[in-house]
Amino acid sequence: TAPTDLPSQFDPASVESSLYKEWIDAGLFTADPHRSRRAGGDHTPFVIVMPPPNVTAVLHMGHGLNNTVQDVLVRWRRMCADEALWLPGTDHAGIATQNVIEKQLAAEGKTRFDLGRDAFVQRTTDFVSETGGTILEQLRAIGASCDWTRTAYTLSPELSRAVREAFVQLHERGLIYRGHRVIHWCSRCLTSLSDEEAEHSEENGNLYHLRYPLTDDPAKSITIATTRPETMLADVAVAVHPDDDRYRSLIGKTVTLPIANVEIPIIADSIGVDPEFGTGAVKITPAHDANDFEMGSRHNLPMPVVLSPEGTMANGADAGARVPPELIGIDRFEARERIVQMLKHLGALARIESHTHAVRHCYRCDTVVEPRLSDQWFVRMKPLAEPALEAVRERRIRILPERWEAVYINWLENIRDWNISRQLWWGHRIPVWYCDICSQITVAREDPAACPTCGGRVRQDEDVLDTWFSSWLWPFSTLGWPDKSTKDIEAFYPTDDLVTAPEILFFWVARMIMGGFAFMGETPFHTVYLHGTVRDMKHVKMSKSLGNGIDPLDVRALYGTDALRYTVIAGLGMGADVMLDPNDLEKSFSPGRNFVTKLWNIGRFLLTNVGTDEVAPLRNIDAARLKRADRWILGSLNTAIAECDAALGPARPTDGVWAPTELRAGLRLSEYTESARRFVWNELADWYLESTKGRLAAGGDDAEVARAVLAHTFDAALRLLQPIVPFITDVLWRRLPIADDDRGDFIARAAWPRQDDSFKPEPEFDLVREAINAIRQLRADYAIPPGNRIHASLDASQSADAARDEAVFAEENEFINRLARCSVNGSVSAEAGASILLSSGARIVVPLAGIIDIEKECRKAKTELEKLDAQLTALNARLSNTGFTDRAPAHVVEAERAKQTEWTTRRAQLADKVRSLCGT
RNA sequence: GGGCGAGUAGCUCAGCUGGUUAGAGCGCCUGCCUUACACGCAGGAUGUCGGGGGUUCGAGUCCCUCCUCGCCCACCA
Repeated sequence: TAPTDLPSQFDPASVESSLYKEWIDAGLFTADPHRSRRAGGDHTPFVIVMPPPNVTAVLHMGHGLNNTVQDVLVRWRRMCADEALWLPGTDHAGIATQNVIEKQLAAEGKTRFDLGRDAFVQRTTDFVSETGGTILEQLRAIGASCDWTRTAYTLSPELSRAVREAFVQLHERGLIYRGHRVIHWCSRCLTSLSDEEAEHSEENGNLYHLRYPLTDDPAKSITIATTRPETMLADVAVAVHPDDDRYRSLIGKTVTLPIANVEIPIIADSIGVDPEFGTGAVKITPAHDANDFEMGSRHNLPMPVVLSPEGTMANGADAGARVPPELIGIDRFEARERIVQMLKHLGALARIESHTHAVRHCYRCDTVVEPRLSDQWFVRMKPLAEPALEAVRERRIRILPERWEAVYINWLENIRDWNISRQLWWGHRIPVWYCDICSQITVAREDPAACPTCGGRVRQDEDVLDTWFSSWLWPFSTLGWPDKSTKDIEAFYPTDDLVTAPEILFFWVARMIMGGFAFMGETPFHTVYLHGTVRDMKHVKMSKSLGNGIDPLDVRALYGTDALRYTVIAGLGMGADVMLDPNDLEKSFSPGRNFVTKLWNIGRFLLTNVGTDEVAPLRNIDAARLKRADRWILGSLNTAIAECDAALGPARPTDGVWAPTELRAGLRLSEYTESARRFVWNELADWYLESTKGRLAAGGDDAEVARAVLAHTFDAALRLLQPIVPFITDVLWRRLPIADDDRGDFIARAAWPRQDDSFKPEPEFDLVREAINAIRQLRADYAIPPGNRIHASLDASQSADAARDEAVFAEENEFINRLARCSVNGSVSAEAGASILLSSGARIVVPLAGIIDIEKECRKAKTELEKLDAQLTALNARLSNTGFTDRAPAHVVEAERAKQTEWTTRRAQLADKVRSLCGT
């Protein structure tokens, strides 16, 4: 056999970059719309749009996991002859990116206002164009098979056009409106936030009980409870429940608001007041509380503002002089303390009670958000939610794991309007213009030069759109929408799978579905796969700020990309989080590293032994020439293929609707990985490779057969593994000397293995494995040194098929001898020794007089017999129970009966063995 | 406050519609540098499947309950 030049160690660093470049140069990942069935081609399209990472992001394990999952799916479908498109891109990430630049400015002692809007946007643009490609480069480094010719960016001119089109369309359809209401305000980012961007967290705070004296009888007062006493300066009423006997007589009277010294009424409101909570009387602060805003609107109350955008006390709109001079400009939290002190001095503080309640924080900077009255643009969501709900209910979209479907439905059923305007500078400017003269509002696709009504000067709205307003168009804006006639739209929309983390189910996934229906009239994808989160050993989510992160590029440098990918995919149960130890990369990534090394060594052995002479494709080998081991490994391969297919599942629903039986099928990546691993390691390497050693050494015709089966089996195994470990499989696959014109040039687009029904499980080889295992166990039990060969004999007299067993063991003697260092031949010796019972009924007698401890063997046999007896008793009881035989499925009963027969025979033999060993 | 999920070997988890003697990886113990692989090979130990009750011929799997974690949602000031 010809030696190969494969180094003894796989060195990922030396091959990964050049392989990746080869793939790109060959255009392996570039999708061709003309080949899509939808556009007249003959390939089914398979499309995944990448959740665009923030343009300023650097790769972390979360990206690593998310993108590896997508890559595995895309590579799998590409091999299944789909026209596969994985569309990459980045998100301009409004607040997040603006914050990055603001931090830079802060370091220079400046704010964005020092620069001015244009200079700030320019600076951000420059920053993004310098550093923005980093994450995409890093994705290349971990082997992502994206179509980089289609790389998109949410703030590109093309996608900006889509954003503007979407805004204008929704406005034309009456689904966008300007609202004057209480929204969540981040006083650090100086912008409004959507409900989703204002995250809840439970906090320990106080419930302050304040006494407001009655105007006409200051000796009497009404006590209200509040968690935010500083807002009391903006109170316009005190509300009580109309049925509350404690306060009924006070309704209609007025109280004098302390500090502010304004007279406000006591009103009755049955919706907004819970008589059970606090004192049953509630202060009404319409400008600084959403609930109070509702009540204020119901009762036509004024809405004074006492907080500045920066979160300091100020006399805003309608506030007159409610905030006393000494408080103006004071931060809200300090003002809270001061006001409490002032109220205390005035005798208006009844008591303070500790109270845990939910406080909302900005999802970007964690500042406590303030409910604040302001003018914002909103999208009316109810009409958009309907088709998005229907699609899931009708199984045109599935969400995996299943439990998230309920969460999705619940959110959409209770959806509230979406605040889409942000008081930021980085983003898509709202396409609304105001006329200075006639106050006409213009919403337009193209910037108007003048007011279309009066020709007056127009000013564009200062605000930008929520980042997610561009994200929700991603599945089609990236394909060329609003130009509906593009080949890409025709060929690739709708897409197939959307792979992301559950955290952005509402932010992004649900809105994309709504957007798909709103603008394309069709669902954007049929499967949402929500994978778990990467956590450390304490189950804390990995993050750079917590310092418990793992840099995927570190892992790549240490163990290679394949090891990284294998580890995360193998550990990814459906919906389960992935636990990795940032303090012990060795331990965390050993599964991947070990597997890659094993695969490499399998390849080295196999390629060396197969040699470089061309091997005939398996289909050219006459089945009659195949040996027992050949048939066994080919049967095992079929099983492995079937398992991988079942684990990966149907790629898409038939006719656009998921059949109930397929609704939860597939996307079980850890099972897929395990099936492939088990095949190459525990079957191909542990057994088949060993079985060929003698045959290859012997040469001749049979060696040719072995070479062909080795090459074929390894070829298929590499293909099964390519989606997970694309680099090493490529290196090994291209060296297989298979003479087959259909094989293709790159494994990445070689055909996915198909089952060959002519190969079935091979029980004869299993019998041999059984014998080898038993002998190995015996050797270990008696600590027989490896160099010490033993000789055993076969007694097939009790076998179900004696002739077959004798033939099998005669033929496989050399193999057994090699693996178990024990020959099995000759007739039964009279010598005392250990007797191994095989499932066929035959036994192997190992005559090791003087070594075998008869008493020990006797005890072992007795224990075995007892165990078998117990099991057999239970089995017999089950089978004589009519409840079981009548009700259990036929195949179960049948299997139990077969087992009964087998066990009974075995029991009899075992009893014999015990008698001969123990002499009773 | 509402909803959901998890608790299976020392650790991380499989175990899909109830049906052979509950599995894998890592770790651990014993023996091996057997010319593909010590990142390996061979053998081994460890589980009253969170507690309790129930349904069933049969429960890790279904129901109830309790305990312990975790997640999502929420305008009780």
